[in-house]
Order: sequence, then structure tokens, then C-alpha cells
Amino acid sequence: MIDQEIIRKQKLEKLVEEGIDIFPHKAEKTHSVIEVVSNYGSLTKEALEEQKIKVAVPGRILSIRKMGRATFFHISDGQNTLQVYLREDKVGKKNYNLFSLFDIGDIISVEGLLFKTKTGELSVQAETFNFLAKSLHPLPEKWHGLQDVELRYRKRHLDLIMNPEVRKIFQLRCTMISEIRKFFDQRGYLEVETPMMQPIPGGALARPFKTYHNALGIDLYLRIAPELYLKRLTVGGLEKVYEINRNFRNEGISSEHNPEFTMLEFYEAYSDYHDLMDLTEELINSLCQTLLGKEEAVFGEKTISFKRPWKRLKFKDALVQHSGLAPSRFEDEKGIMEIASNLTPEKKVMSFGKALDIIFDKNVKPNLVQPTFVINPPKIVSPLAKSSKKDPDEAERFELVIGGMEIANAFSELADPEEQQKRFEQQAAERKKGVEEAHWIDKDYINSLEYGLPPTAGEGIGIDRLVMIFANKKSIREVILFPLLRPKD
RNA sequence: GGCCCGUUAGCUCAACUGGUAGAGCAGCGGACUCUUAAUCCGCGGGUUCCAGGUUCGAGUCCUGGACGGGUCACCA
Repeated sequence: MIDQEIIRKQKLEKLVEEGIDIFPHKAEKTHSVIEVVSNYGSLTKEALEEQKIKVAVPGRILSIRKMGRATFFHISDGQNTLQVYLREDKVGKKNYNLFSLFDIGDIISVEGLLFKTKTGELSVQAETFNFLAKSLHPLPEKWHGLQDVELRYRKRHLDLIMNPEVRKIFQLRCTMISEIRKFFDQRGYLEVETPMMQPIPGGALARPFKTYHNALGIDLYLRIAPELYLKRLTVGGLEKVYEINRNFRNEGISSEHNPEFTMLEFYEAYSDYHDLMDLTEELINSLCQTLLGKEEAVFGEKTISFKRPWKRLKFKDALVQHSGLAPSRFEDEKGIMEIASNLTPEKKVMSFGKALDIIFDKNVKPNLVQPTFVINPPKIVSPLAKSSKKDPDEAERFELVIGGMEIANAFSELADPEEQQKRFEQQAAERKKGVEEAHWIDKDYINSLEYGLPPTAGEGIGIDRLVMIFANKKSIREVILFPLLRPKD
């Protein structure tokens, strides 16, 4: 324990000796700090004197300036700060001395009249004040605050106390999610919850987390996607469903990947992937306008425009335009597979389609800053999508890329149970070859398709990444309150 | 997992070619009844991330490790 912590503990003991309840059950509160500031901040000094507005406002002490028998300090509700003026002749000598047992970081409530100082700052002239909670640790420094990124994530409570802009990110995130719910609710979608613990982890190509259920004696997997369950619901006649929930993927961690992440997934019967492109434009454009008040977002050095319509680029054309490879090179399948192999020395390139996918991820995606629908990727990397009528090697699928990140992935859902069975078998063969993220065979899902899946389009949108775009944050950890870190000690 | 960078007081940071580990804020004591990075005087505070090594001597150099950041790989 450091000396400051010992002193704080001693002060707390003194408060107990003074008969103060150090863990009170309730606090007087007429206003929060932000309410005081927004309701009365614009009133003039004279108006405040005339109206004699009495408030009882709780907050955390962030700074103290003591000048003998008078003290100024600021309290905060995490959103705004409010100055308090404490005078010995107003609160009495005993109470005034009691305040010396309070430290920066403690939570108190202050009761008194609002006024403006000679410099024009809205303040509370304290008549009484109550102790609410002690901070047994000193807060970080008042100018620079808490800068250490690791500490900010490990002690998010401190981050929120010291860095008010952090709260704004999560307010934005909250608003975005609630707007998404409104958007789909208004369109007659039903919000559902499907299993997070699944006997067969399906719906995506990724490695799962494994767990075990004692009573049933079975292995379970944390879901990597809700997809197969949502489509069962579509078979069941729920024509429009959506789910906003966590997925878990046992893969690497990076500035764009957290092992658990939030995904919006939705399915619409009687539609195809073209309909979803329109819907996606509408959704994200309206989110941008609601959140930022305009149709563009600043992201790093770039400005992203969400004005409709967005670019729709065929996968193969995207490759030609952005990979730097001549169109003729793509006719040479072996050559392309070699190029892909060189791009991913640790991964075996099993097919031409995979090779194209790799070149796309490495050389094309980073160049797509403006919202772009990349449509019709190879079927081989899309085991759950309908293939294209015109070219059976292509999937009726799009990936939405914004700011160089894959934000959404959607397709016309494969409805043919026999074809699905074949695709699963293909994936099973890949698994045998050691591709751990290949899809499992899900017989129950095939069986559900055998009851008839109507023409359906489905889409997943990465919520965290969308927040990153709107909040202008380059790291996914900045938009997740508690990103996964290795435990210390 | 590879590579690069970082880790020094509660916080933010200094410390040259290896030579007694410092500052500001925060804290403690004192002065001060409109301050706001309050001011003025005084004081305390360190496993320099950890373990080895080189050296008369290591915060500094070397080896290994921990944690984080960036980047690449895997993935969304």
C-alpha cells in the first residue's frame, strides 16, 4: 500500500469517528451535474441571484482548490463538471473542517443555491454536503489523465472517470444499437434469441471455443454464428427475423478482432441479396445521419461518404482493379495460386477460389475505403450461399467493405438440402486435410431445409466495426468496454 | 505465433558515452474567504516489469521471460 492509500484509509476511519455513515443507503438528489449545467448554465448572474435555485447534486470530486476559509472544488457525474464554492461562514467551522477529510476521487452530494462566480462559472454555494463514498486510491493526474492504454482497458472504471470522451463512444454504441432495433422493428422483423451454446458450431468458417455440460455429459461450443438457427426459424414461417448478440471465435486478436464480438444477423424470406444491398444502404445511411447528423464520417485521414447509391463491384473486377495484377494473369490458375501462397506463407492454398479470396483480403480490401459492395465471390468460400445462375462458380453473395474493413456479409441462402449436403461434405473433406475452420456437417440443419426454405436472403453486420467507423476509432478495443486481455499475475 | 517499439514515484514523463534515480501533478505540514493548471513556503514518497549475466559500478549493455502497443499471419 502506498502512503496516499494509508492516509485515505485513516481519513475514512476519522469520518466513522465523526459519526458519519460511510456507506449511506441513499443520497439527496434533485439534479445530476449535467442537468444543472444544461438547465441553468445559460442563466445570467443576476437571474440566478433572483431565482434562488436550490439544488442537491451528487458527484465525484475531481479537483480541490483550498484558500484558507474558502474552498472551490469540482464534482463530476462523468459527463460534466460543476464547481462548488464552500465557505466556512456558510457551512460552519465544524463542517468546513470535516471537508479536509475528503479527497479527490470521493463521491459526495452538495446542497445549495446556484450562482455565478466573477469569472462567470456556474457554481453551487454549498449550504450542506454529504459524504457518499471514499476513493481509497488516488486518481490519475488532472492534466494528462489516464493515458496508459493497457491500464485504460484493465481499469475501465478509471478510464471512464478520467476520460469523458470514452463514455461518448459507448453512448454512441448504445444509440446505434437501439436505432438498429427500431429500423428492423418498424419493418416487421421479429427479434429473436438463438443458442449461444451449440452442439455443432455452424454458420461461419472459424474455430470455436469448446465447453462441457455436466448434466447432459456433452461437449458444447460457443457459437461462431447464429445463422443456421435463424434459418430454421425461416423454415418455421418467421419470415423476417433478426438477432443482435455475441459471437465467439477462437482466433487471433488484433485491432479488428476480439474473441467475442457483437453481430447483427437478419433473414428475410422472399428476398435475395440485391434486396439486402438496398436495405443495408438504407440502414447504415440512416444510422450515420442519426449518429453524426450528416451523410459522411471521418475515419482516420479519410472521409467516408454514405451518400446513396454505393459502389457495387464484382469480386473479379475488384481483383483486377485493385490487386495490381493484369487481367490476363487471372486466367492462369496455377500462377494465381502461387501468388496467393506467397501472400500467406503459413496457409496452404487449396483451390483457385481460395487463392482469389486471399488476394482479395490482402490486396483489395485495404483499398476499399468508401462503402463498397463486393459481389459474387467464388462459391468455394461460400458453403451456405446459393450459386449464381449465370456463373455456377460464383456465389450470390456480397461483402460490404467500409474503411478497409469487412463490415457485412450477405447472401441468397442455399435452400437445396442435397446441394447443402454436398457442400458440407466438401467442407468435411477440407477438415480432414487439416483446415480447422472448415464447416461442420449439421444434419439437423439439412433436415430442416428438407421441409422447405423459401427463397431467403440473410446478412450479418459486425456491430463493433460499425461503431469503430462512426466513432472514428482504429482499434476494436476502443469500442468494447472490456476487451479480452491476458490476465496479469 | 513472427517482427518492431514500450514498461522508471499513485499519474504524466525526464535521466547524454555505464558513474549518488529527477520534475510536474497528486499527497503531507503551514499561509491564504471568487479560485479554476489557484498561488507562496516546507516535507515525505522508488523491487527503474521479472530472472540471470558482463562490469569496480547497470535504469542504461547482453541473454531469457512477463505484459502491452503497432504490424504481419489466422479470422469477421
